[in-house]
Amino acid sequence: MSEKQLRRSLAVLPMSTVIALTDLTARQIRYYETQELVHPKRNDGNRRRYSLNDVDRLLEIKDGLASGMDFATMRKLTAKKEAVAEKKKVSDTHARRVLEAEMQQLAGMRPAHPSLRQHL
Amino acid sequence: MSEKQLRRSLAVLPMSTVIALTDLTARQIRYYETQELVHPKRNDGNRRRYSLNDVDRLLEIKDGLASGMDFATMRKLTAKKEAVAEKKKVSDTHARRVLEAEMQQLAGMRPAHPSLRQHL
DNA sequence: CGATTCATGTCAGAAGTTCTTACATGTAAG
DNA sequence: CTTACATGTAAGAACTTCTGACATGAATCG
Repeated sequence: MSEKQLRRSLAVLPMSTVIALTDLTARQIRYYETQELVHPKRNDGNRRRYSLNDVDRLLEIKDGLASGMDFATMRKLTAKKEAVAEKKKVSDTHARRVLEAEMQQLAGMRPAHPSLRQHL
Repeated sequence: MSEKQLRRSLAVLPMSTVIALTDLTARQIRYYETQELVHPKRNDGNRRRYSLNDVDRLLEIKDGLASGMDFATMRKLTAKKEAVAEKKKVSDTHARRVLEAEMQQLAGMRPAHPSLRQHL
């Protein structure tokens, strides 16, 4: 996984932030989860934590609903997207190895850690 | 400001996430704020919200402390970095205008929105 | 040495946020 | 009209964060 993709898939955002970024209500966001359209992580205290990818998906859901699509259809679209992403991931093995080697170098070159900038 | 910079400067992360990303304690993070080394935003309920840039800075502070630097010195370094960023920002007026238009779109101003993917 | 400063730990009480569950409701479909 | 869907709302519990205060080990200073 590229650093960029890693950054986008980190589950770091609380509900309130997601509400602010999507203009959806908490009720809607949780309902879409029961419909298997998003899968936020949980922290130790059982609070949901969303990634930027999740926010993205929520915006797509919002669009889909606005244009009359139903949840079953969107579930399929989402599944397809994830399949494509998975394929890409597999075919990216080489690039990933190179990148991971570079990251290890960065992590090991200094006694203290490199700035997050290079990774997130 | 590029979209990337915008993404990095969005104040979206709660304290618990910052603790997880930096391995600092809440006490340390708040103390560095009293030392004017980070300036998180606040949400409506007065809770701190950090950006990725803030997380970055906190990691730099951690490095600095580990290598014996004092807060006064780090404040100066930070100030210099911000000055450089500001200069860049000013020269980026056009890109900024375009981006701000996109942000307004994201904020829900219009009927059809682009995926967040393109912006964050 | 004793006093002071620094960076951090810890605790307490208040306030904000999120969780789950349950019931309510408007609209579209049958 | 009845059902299903998508969302609103409320309540109580639990989690998280806030500020302020006091404690402490290490370093520095007089």
